[in-house]
This record gives sequence, structure tokens and C-alpha cells, in this order.
Amino acid sequence: MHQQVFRPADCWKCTQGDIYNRSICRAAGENALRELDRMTRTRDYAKGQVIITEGDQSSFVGNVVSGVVKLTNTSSSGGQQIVGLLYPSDFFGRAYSDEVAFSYEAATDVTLCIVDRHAFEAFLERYPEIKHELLVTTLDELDAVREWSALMASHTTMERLCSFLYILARRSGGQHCLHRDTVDHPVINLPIGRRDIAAYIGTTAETLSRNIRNLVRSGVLRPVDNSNFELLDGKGLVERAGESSEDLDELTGLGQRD
Amino acid sequence: MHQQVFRPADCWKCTQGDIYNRSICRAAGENALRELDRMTRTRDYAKGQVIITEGDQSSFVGNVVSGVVKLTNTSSSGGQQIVGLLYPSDFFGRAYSDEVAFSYEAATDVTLCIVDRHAFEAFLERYPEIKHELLVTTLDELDAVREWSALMASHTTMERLCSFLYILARRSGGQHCLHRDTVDHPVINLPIGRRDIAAYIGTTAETLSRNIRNLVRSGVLRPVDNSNFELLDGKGLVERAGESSEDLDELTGLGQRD
DNA sequence: CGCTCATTTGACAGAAATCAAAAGCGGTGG
DNA sequence: CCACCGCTTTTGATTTCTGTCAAATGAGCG
Repeated sequence: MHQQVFRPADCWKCTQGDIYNRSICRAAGENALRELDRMTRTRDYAKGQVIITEGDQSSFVGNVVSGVVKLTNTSSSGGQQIVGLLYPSDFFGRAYSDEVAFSYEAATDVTLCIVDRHAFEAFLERYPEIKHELLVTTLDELDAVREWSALMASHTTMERLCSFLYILARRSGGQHCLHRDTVDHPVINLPIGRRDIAAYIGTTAETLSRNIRNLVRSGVLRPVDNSNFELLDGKGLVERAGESSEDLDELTGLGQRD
Repeated sequence: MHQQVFRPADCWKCTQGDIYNRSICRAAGENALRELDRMTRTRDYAKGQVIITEGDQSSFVGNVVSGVVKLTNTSSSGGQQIVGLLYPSDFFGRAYSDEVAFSYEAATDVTLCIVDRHAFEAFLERYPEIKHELLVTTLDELDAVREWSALMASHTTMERLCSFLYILARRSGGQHCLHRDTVDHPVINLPIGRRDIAAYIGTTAETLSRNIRNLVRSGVLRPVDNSNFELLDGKGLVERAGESSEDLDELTGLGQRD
């Protein structure tokens, strides 16, 4: 997935590669990185494993190193609602709160770089520049989530689906984890099941299925396998999203910031 | 709206009343408050006036003192989409960014307490405890917006409308600005027009109108005037929202944190 | 009062949810 | 390797809901 070799002793640094440059530790100096090395450790979760359960004590936080984590909100009625997807370099968990508001679940096999929450908070006090980075990151993400929720207020399912796919295309294909068949035809990977996607974009699995079929029939997508689609007509996708690509680009930092 | 008399020279303090206790300056000590007094000023905007335009340089930030501010996202297609509502004590504007992502517009006549953005950022460096408060506030708000966006993924318009109304009931009736006819029948005030509400909850003005009518006919709401409804059956409202009131309560800090 | 704009209402066509059933996929164990 | 099982996804038929167009009503304002 990444060319880089991951070194456990070097977790938060994660080399000069993608993750380091995008996670909050890009603001960390030598000393801070050394400290982080000592206090963090990596942990793997198999697809489907629950990492943190909604309502739990917030005991650790961290970064996604590889794979995709899904953020869910379990409504009292029992329904599980997707609230966001976390990609490599995204921060997860809840600092400065005793309780976590959402569940975190491994959407694929994932590797996380985790750190005790209280230790991390103490660490932030020692390194205000990193705390500052966390604040800026959070503000950016807030903007992104607001924009996302505006997008999800689109009237038709097709608009919402295309917005979702466009963002996925940029996250899964454009930044980390390059998967391309040809230069102009990125492959969009759907890391979660149809039912989850449907709930995420506010529809049902049936309607979602029909809309995907329409995109395939009209030549926008070509199915590779059940969870991978080649994007043949990016322009068509954007048109159907009913938004300009600039607007959609602002959202690339979907699950977590850019 | 508030019994308190607002004193310009005392803006961020805003007296011992509601606003002070809920805004980030609750973390401010004596010295910080004195400084804030000097650097802030209040400004009134008439209903409909634009406070900050999307894409503008982020030149000032502040707190809502009275009234309601609507946060909008202008899509490239020209459509204006409501992204959130800001009530008294809510922070507005964008710190640590040169550009603002959304427009801020006075939904009612409003009074704001404003401060130059760079001066405020410099101020935060001098008072880390307030910067900390801003971080915590932002994290809380992020959770709230995420939950809101999950709510907006409800399938039917009625569910989304009832969730919206429930939150409004708590914001406009429960916390500041108590308006009650009887103990159990709060009055819900709609600070924005139908068209805006419709866009906010992802439907059209026509469908919204029909859904409101249904709520009135089934005895959940009683119209007081065009923008105020008495909530006769709070339980019915929650049932129709398809969520438990606990879930909805977490969202009270809608536009901005709690 | 007459103007404009917002909101409501009605009629209708189109989109989406629902119910029911078939097909596809992934794992297990023979 | 194959058959079987449970699960997800797709498909079809039907009903309900929602968006759209058009027109009437109502509210605010000079």
C-alpha cells in the first residue's frame, strides 16, 4: 500500500512518507518526535474488529497508519449510522473528553499508532506547537464536515452518491494508496459495505444498488470487482453530483482533515 | 431577550449571565478579561445583513451576543445552503485561516462582540488556558456536527424536520431566551425562512410546508404566528424524529458547541 | 392601497422506500 | 474440489413520498 517500510519504533514519524507529512506530528520537532516514539505503539486490527465503542471511556487516541476506519453512531433505535471514514494520517479518538461519542471500527485490516489519552494530553502541554496543530486541524475538519453535511442535503440520491464517490476517488486514489489502471482512470475503492454506504448517504441499499447500476450503464463507472470501480468519466461524475469540482475538492479531507 | 443590560465596555464578559458562562471566555481570568474588554467591540447588524462573505479574508472573529446568525455555503451553482445556526454565546468566524469557508448572515437583528482576528490569535498565545478552551469547544462542536449530519441522513423528510425542530426547541426555548406559555409547552421559534429551513434539511419549501401542516393537524404543533409554534406534544415530536431524546439532546449545541 | 416576495395549496409525474425473492459471495467442512 | 450455509447484494413489483409546475393566498412595506 505504501512503498515505505513501517518501523514500529518510529511510529509517529512514520518516515518521510505520506503519513508523517499529513498527521499532526508534522509540527513536531526532534525532541517531540523522540518522546512520541517512546510513548506510542502500533496495533493491528482485523477487518470488522471494534476499536473503540461509543460511550466508552476515552482511554487512547492516535493516528491511522494504514487501512480505513469507520466512525459510527449507534442510534438508540439500534441502527448503526456511518458518520465518517478515517484514512491513513487521520487522527482518531477523542482528546479532552472522558467519553467518546462514536464507535470506531476497522473497515479493512488496519494498523493504528496509539497513545494513552492522558499521556498525550500531557504531552500536548509540553509541546504547544503540536497542540496548536491539533487545533488548526480540528477547525479545518469542522469546516469539512459542515460542507459535507450541506452536500448530504442534496435532494436526489444520485447527487449524494456522486459526491460521495468523488470524495472517495480523491481519498483512495489521489493521495495515499495510488491505484491506477491508466493515468486518467483512477480506481475507486469502497472500503465499506453497501448497506453502510446507503446509510451514510441517506438512502437504502436497494436504491443505492440501482443508482450504481445506472452509473455503470451510462459509462461513468466500470466494475472491477464488488468493491472496486474504475472511474471512466470523472467529468460525468462531477456533473451528476450537481457541484463544481472545486467545491468537492474542499472536502477531500472528509473523515478527517487534509 | 435577556434581562441583562448589555454593556459595551464589558463585551466579552457580558455580565454574569448566560453568555459569559457559555462562551470561551468562561475560561478567562481577571487579566484576560480586562484585555478582552479593551480589544473587543460590539456591532449590530440588521436582519438580512451579511456579516462575512464566503471566501473573504478572515479579518475578525467573535461571539454572538444576541440574535441568530446563519451560516451558509454558496455552492458554485449559485444555490445557498444553510450549514448551521449560531446562537448567543456561540463563537463565529475562522481563526487560524486566511479565508473563511462560509458566509455569515444575520438571521434576525443581531449583536456581535467582535475582535480583530490577528489580535485574537496573539491574545490566545498569551492565554493558553483560553486557547485550550477553544480547542475543547471545537472538538465538542465537531462531534455535534457529525451527529447532525448523521441525523440528516434520515430517509424521510418528517424525521429530519422533527429532529430539526427538537433541536430548535431546546436552543430557542430551553436555554437562553426562555419563551414558554406553560411549563410543558415551549414555543419553538424559527429564526429563518421556510426556504432556508427546507434547504437545511434537504427538501423543498413545498414538502416542508406539507410536513408542518401534518404536524399541526396531528396535534404536535400549534401555530402561534408564521415563525413561532407551540410544541404541544414533545413526545410525538421525538417519536417522529425516529431517535431517542437522549440522542437528540447531545446535539443541543448544534450550530456551535454547548 | 398596491406592490413584491414568501408561503401555502393543488395536481401530477417521477423518485425512492418497502416488501419479496433471486442471485452472488465468502467461509466451513466434508 | 465441491456442497452447504449464512450473509450481502441485486432485481422486480408495488405503494408511498417527494419534487416540480402552476396558481392562490398571505405577509411585510412604502
